[in-house]
Amino acid sequence: MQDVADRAQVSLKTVSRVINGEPGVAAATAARVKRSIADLGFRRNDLARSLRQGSTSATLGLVIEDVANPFYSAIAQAVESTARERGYLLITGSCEEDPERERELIRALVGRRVDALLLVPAGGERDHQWLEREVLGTTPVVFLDRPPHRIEADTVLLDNAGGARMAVEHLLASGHRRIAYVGDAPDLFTASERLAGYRAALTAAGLEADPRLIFQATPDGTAAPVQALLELPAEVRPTAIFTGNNRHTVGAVRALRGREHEVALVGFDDFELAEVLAMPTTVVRHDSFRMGAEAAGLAFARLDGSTAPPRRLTLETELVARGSGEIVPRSGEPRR
Amino acid sequence: MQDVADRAQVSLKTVSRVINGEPGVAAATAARVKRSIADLGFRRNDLARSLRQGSTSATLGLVIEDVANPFYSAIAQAVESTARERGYLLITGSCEEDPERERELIRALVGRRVDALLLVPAGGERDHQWLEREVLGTTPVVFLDRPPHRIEADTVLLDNAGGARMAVEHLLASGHRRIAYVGDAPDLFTASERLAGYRAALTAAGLEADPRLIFQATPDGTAAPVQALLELPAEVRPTAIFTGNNRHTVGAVRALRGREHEVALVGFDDFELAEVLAMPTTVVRHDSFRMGAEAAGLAFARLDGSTAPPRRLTLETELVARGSGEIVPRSGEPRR
DNA sequence: TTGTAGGCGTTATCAA
DNA sequence: TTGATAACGCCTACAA
Repeated sequence: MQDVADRAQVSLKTVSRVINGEPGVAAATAARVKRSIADLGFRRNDLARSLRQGSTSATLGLVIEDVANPFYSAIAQAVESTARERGYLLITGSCEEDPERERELIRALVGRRVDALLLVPAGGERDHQWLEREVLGTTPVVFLDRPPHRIEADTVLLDNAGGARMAVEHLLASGHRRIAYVGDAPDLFTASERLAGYRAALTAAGLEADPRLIFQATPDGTAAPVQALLELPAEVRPTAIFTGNNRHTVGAVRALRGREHEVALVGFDDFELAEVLAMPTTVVRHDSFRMGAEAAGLAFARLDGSTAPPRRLTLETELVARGSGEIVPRSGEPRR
Repeated sequence: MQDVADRAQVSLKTVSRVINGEPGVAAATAARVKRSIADLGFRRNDLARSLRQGSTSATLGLVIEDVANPFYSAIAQAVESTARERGYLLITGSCEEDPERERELIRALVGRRVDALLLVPAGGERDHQWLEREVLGTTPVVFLDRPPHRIEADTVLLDNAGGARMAVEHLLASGHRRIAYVGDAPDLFTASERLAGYRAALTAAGLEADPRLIFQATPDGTAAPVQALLELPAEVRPTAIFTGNNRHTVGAVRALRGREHEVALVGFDDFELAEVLAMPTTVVRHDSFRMGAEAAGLAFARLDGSTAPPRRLTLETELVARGSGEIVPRSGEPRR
């Protein structure tokens, strides 16, 4: 900046004024400075700028599991889009359910002084108090999709239990009594909530959950459980399957290929092309874009100075019937 | 940092030494400092650090069209993953084919002193010389998916023309003679290359491209052209369609729902569930993850000091036959 | 309308 | 083994 000033024969401060469009610079001077800036290819250093006290880095940090999962990329898109409206940039990191990686990421983000942190906490983490120490009330934190443990913070969740319950009730209404569950391990908040919703629906219908019909797998290991379910003896075999998230649903759709009519399927999370599959897939839909937008909104509310107690938003879900969830159980004798 | 120093009764510099693991600090002193850091919840400010060192912000900038498009999110994932190995973070921005937005983003990124810029340039831009001025040889720039205009820079592309040609040749080999093209407007590099490949294949087979069978639409406007193609009089109606990218293919699949057998379909870009659709979709596949990884590699090579002339990588494509591309044209009389 | 002084949080340099 | 001091590039406050 000093070089620019020298070249334009003004002081450094005048250059600063021109760059930031501050008033009180003679047109002629400003023009000289501008030419000088152009000649030298000068760019203001926003890092240095944000170093000044009270100044912001105009950057948000987002930690998710995996950008390549449509659920998370929708969130990233929404957060970025909201951030953009305020002139903020977004640093996104994927931690792939690795708490170690998550901690590293947060450290790096905080080190770079992001103005707020949006977080889908890695599964299995049962204590986020370290975060409190890490961030120490200096950086607003918003939790997405999964709530914090042992600390208070703004949170945006889905109605997981309600959505799951709706799915299972839908199947029960068609006459299904043997309904399987295939989802993530229950150390994931969403998974345990959805499993709870599944159980609640069964209980409310006077049924008991059959442990042989409950599978908790990693998202890339959906095929085996689904195969296993189809191979069960007729009197045990499920007539319907409820899958706990988009990865599991996609896995089930693959595993069921060619046998789509043998068993009803309802999945949590909508996914692209669900409606044009050989058997269009019935899903519990929600608005993941909105989840990101709301979370960003909460973050900006804090940045705008809100000191209200932490808020918890829960987004509703909706059942979208497309066919796979409306298959009725085979009537008559169980086949043998 | 001064607070930490006071509390540990050492100088600021000693705190700095401890934080950075520099040698020459007595174990006892270091312990005192560490406790002090923990007590105060001190975090080094990496912005200030990179300001002083004048060196690196350990951050990469990535500008794509849309994180929610699987093609780009795969790239983002790959870039982030490569960056992580080197301890770099990634700022990602979507510009949605808006050159204005692209310019803003780049400005913001450069202002924050990202160490390198990875860029999928917005369509229609025919001159990237402004970039040269903007970045002025200070920041390595790598182009992805689309080449730069009027400047030289490292670039990673797909074999667009080759892939398109392969697709059309595949259809020709099944006996198709009336093959339609539905893709983006040709101001997009990839679109014009793929259209060129389409034409080349026809020409090589001694056929002439029929302008009535060529549609250039926005990615969310695929339905209408596909409908229109199906409504053409029998003697003009195509027996096969080639779609120019994943969005168009998905659009075509939707539009063809229930009529999948009437026309063959090959799409550029693979997409999830293509293999389990009512009519499994034949595609030209490539490795978008690798594209991101290679681009990040080029960027880091520059950061490591490479002054080699700009490199241009072209990634190969591959035809994946799944069914939709193997439909043969109706034999006998054109129906009426 | 323009300029000077000081400081943001860090590290490099050199001295103690 | 430790510390004082001067940058890094910018902006705020105050003066001229």
